[in-house]
Amino acid sequence: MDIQSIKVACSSCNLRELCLPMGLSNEELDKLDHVISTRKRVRRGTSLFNAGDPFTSLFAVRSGFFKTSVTTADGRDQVTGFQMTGEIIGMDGIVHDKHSCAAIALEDAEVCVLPFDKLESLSREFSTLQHHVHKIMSREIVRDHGVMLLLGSMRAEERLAAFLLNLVQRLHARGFSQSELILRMTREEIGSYLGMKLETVSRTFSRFMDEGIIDVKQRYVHIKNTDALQKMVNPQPCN
Amino acid sequence: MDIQSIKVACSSCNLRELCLPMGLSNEELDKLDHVISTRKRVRRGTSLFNAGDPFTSLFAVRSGFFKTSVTTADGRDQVTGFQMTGEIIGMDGIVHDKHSCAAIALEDAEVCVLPFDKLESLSREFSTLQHHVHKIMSREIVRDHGVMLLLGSMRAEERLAAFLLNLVQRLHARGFSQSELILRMTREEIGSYLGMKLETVSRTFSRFMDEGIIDVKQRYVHIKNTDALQKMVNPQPCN
DNA sequence: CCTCGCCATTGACTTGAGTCAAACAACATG
DNA sequence: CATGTTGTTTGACTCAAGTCAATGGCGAGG
Repeated sequence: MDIQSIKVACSSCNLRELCLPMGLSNEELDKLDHVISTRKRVRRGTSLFNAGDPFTSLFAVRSGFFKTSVTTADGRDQVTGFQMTGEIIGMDGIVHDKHSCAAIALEDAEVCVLPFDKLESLSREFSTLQHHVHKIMSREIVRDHGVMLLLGSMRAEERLAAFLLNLVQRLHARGFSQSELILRMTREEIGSYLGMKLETVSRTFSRFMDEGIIDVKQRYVHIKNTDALQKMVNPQPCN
Repeated sequence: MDIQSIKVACSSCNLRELCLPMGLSNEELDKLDHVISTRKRVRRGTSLFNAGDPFTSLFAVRSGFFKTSVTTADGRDQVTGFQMTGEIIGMDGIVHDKHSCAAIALEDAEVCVLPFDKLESLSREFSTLQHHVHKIMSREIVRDHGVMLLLGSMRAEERLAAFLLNLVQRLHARGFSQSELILRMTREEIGSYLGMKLETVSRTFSRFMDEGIIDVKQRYVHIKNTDALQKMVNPQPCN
């Protein structure tokens, strides 16, 4: 995990349609290039930041895959999200100038470092960027509400179905298959995210396989019947 | 529910230490007064906004008590939060220019209307306000992570203990008792928030009463042993 | 003051998911 | 290539919370 002084530029980044620069003008992009001065490599299994670390920057995932998790004093641990290419991590840190969760790379990863004070000052110049930052934070809030819905009112198989659909949809938006994926996280991490035990995750995968809805072999998943998953998440779609 | 054209001013509001103006200078407060032009009354049981409503403004609760909830297509419903005096509602609407949840008044309430475009332009002038808005959104994200932890890894009695402690702590910050409170929501709404059935909420209240930890009589709750509740939650410093 | 409707409580029973345990598969390391 | 470690699957059993059902209490409105 080391800071590289490579000059990096949003304007020439192939993720610009997915990431922070989405919808900005060329002029704004040029300015944004000055905000994002460094990238950082994060090796698999190591943390980008931990709970309690001072907050200085947001991070845009350039490659790799992260989990974020909160931990209680007695060691219980809840995965609050999985982040992939183009997604922004670290907004939990703004309120108290320190992070309240940890971000761990689930595979070797690279992030763009976005010093938050610079992002704020550029936001004061460009209302487009300002609004965009607000949208990113709002999206996180809406996403969290969705997870609360999942945790609060769905059963194990509905949660796992929703999880798979969400993952594959996000991967598809990044140019990957609509039906095949490699899980970057363990059964335990999936379970932590979905509020169930790893054995239940495993059993539910097996059940889906018995029902012919998916193929699973360890981390590899092939979704054979998207509709069946969809129906589980949304039993009676009333349109 | 009607819009009043009373001129309202943050600078003379007794909530300014709790609400949006927190920590702003007098000069900034004067400017903020121009953003907040109207108040709105919301009668008990009616909605401030519904899922799908166009987003134009954030709302600061001036008096009363709200719940926010998200609903699935098949009618399942998850309470995502309870908001009291000084708290800001509506940030879910920013990302798609429409609200993704509904905000319902649980008692007759009054909110200050904060047109978001005005808030954004004033934020571009005053970095203090800008940062403050970011903090409010970040706080919401951190709060949501706390709820995810609660829903994902706590048992019924721990959830209810955490809920009571959180409520009483917020009420205390508003000058109310540290040990007594009136619940503004039904058992079903508590259950929806905590991911449990209303019967389980009721039973858990009864159990706490049997154990001498609290007195409950309908909506009235007296916490007799805060430590016991605290121990149930198991030190969790997340807010 | 009565009464209707909503809310809350409690009991009996069921069940989905957790727990404990064993075996096995994948993978990194010496 | 052997070996320890970590992750996954599966089975047997338990239990916390859900479901169904009945009763009771409070408060709003005539």
